[in-house]
Amino acid sequence: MSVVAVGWQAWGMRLATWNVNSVKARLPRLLAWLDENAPDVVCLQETKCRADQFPAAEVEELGYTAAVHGDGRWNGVAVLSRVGVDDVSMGFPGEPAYAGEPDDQQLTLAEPVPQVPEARAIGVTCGGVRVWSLYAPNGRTPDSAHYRYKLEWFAALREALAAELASGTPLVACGDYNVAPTDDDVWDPAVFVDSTHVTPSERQALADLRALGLHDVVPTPMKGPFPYTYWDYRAGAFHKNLGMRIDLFYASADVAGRVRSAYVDREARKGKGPSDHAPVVVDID
DNA sequence: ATGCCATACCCGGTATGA
Repeated sequence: MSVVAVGWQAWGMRLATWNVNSVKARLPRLLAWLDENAPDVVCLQETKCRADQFPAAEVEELGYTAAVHGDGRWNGVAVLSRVGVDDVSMGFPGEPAYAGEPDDQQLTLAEPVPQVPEARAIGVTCGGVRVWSLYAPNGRTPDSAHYRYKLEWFAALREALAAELASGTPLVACGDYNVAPTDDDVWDPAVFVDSTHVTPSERQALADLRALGLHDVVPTPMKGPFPYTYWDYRAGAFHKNLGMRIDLFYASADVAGRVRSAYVDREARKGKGPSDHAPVVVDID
């Protein structure tokens, strides 16, 4: 029996997105999570390794083919799939490269200026669904060159996804967007005054993506009223549920209309050696 | 309880994160 050939429309799919904060440091937990949750497709962010350092053989033993985009110690994205890996795109057309500017106080000589886009996006067709794993720039501070780069990156992403959606293919664009869509998506809006992740321009960038016909598949929180996906390692933030919803699952209308369930797997944030993000799991009929 | 920074790079200190 081949699930690969039949695809999602007949069998349904379990998809997930997870910022693992280093795939090498997280490998034991990642493998255990794959084994326990049996997703068909997993989007990973912050893999923090070159493609040749990615533990492809280890995930292969669990039945997954890895499509990997990595350039070193920062960033890095991947898609794991057991329902096919086709048409892999490393980055997207028009994706900007970050370059610090002379007036950027945070640019130092120790920080090389990359001439090529960072490893923040990979697109893969899995069982008939176009899947993007995304890691948006942080932005650092609203007055920095990095913030302007963040907004440029979102604008270019919008154009690239618009072109793909025009073909009519089922599409999901999920990952760490580094933007909290509403004030309900941060534990205390007062803490984020004059900070990135909540500014009107960042939220408008998300609205511009939704205007393409992408739907925000909001997961069910497994505890508490808010579906946070990230909690800082420091100060017992997870224990006190001081979190943010910044890992988003955007889906075209045909996919969003077939969502059976979506939830934050906060179990994966517990215990020894977790990522600071929890996976978002989405089941599609 | 879920528990109070972590990661890579390079080997003690820095850059980054949200």
